[in-house]
Amino acid sequence: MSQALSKRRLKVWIRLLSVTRSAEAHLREFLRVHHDTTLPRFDVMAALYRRREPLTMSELSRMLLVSNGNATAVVDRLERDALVRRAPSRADRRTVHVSLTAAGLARFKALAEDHEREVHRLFAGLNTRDLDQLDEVLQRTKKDAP
Amino acid sequence: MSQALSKRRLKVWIRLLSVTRSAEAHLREFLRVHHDTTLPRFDVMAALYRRREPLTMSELSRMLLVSNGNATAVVDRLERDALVRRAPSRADRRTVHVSLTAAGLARFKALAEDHEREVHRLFAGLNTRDLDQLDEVLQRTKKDAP
DNA sequence: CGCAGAGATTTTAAGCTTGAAATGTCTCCC
DNA sequence: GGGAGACATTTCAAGCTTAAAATCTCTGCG
Repeated sequence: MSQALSKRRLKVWIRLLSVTRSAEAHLREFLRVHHDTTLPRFDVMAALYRRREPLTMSELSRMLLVSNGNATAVVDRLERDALVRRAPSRADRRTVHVSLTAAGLARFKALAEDHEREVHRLFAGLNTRDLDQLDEVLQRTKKDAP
Repeated sequence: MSQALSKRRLKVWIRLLSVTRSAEAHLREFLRVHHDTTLPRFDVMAALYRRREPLTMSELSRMLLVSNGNATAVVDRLERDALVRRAPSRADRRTVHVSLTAAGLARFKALAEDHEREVHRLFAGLNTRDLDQLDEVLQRTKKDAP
């Protein structure tokens, strides 16, 4: 009985993974073809955009669920392209404040709008009720996975 | 109205991504600590195990939703560790048959059992009804995303 | 004050991942 | 039979990702 439940959970996890990877692959391709950028770069810019305030590297990596070394690498490349800026903190010399440049902001706005439209299209099969259900179930997984 | 729906879909997509990434990170850590292996290696071995028949590189990359170059790299490393074997096809000299070695099979069995148990634990918050709902909704997304 | 331990960031080495180009093979049609 | 185009795989360069080690800074306690 619990053996069956365990198999069932495994199966649903595999499907969850598969759906997510397909959608990610689709969006990655979309960003590459239409905006010549990548998902990680988009994620960093989105995080910076949402706050409107500079973020530290630690905040960034915590928000994006990536390692701090990873955040460093992506921010390095965005900085090289002048889409993002690093500024030392006045209060704490250990930390650095990352923010979008004017160019980065402009670039992101167009990007975000298109991205949202594409997600809208990608999940066109889910109506409001489906979304509520999905959201509710997903939320529940979080409580037990610290 | 459709504007709100678009925002709602975006939000659920972000949550979907977040839940999946958390679970992936957890499982990656689990495999690393308890079995000194990685998720991509596990995925390849799992695909080979399920079929019990040798797979070609193309089949492998299609099943795992990764590029063919990627499959080559992971199989290279598994082969170097003697967990997997490449054999040229007799029928078609372009293709190669990949299969688990005896060592690979033994290794995988222990791995899979533990992995399933961990997934079981990870999604302990979801009962049968939740799983059915989730599965049903996820399945629906696939129909519209070719 | 001075220093121990905690925290923020970067560096490093290894592995993962991609898309595109290169190579070799097959199929099918003339 | 020969050649065009399709197909399977590998190679390549670049970027992503991680865990662990290194560096620098801060905080709090003795």
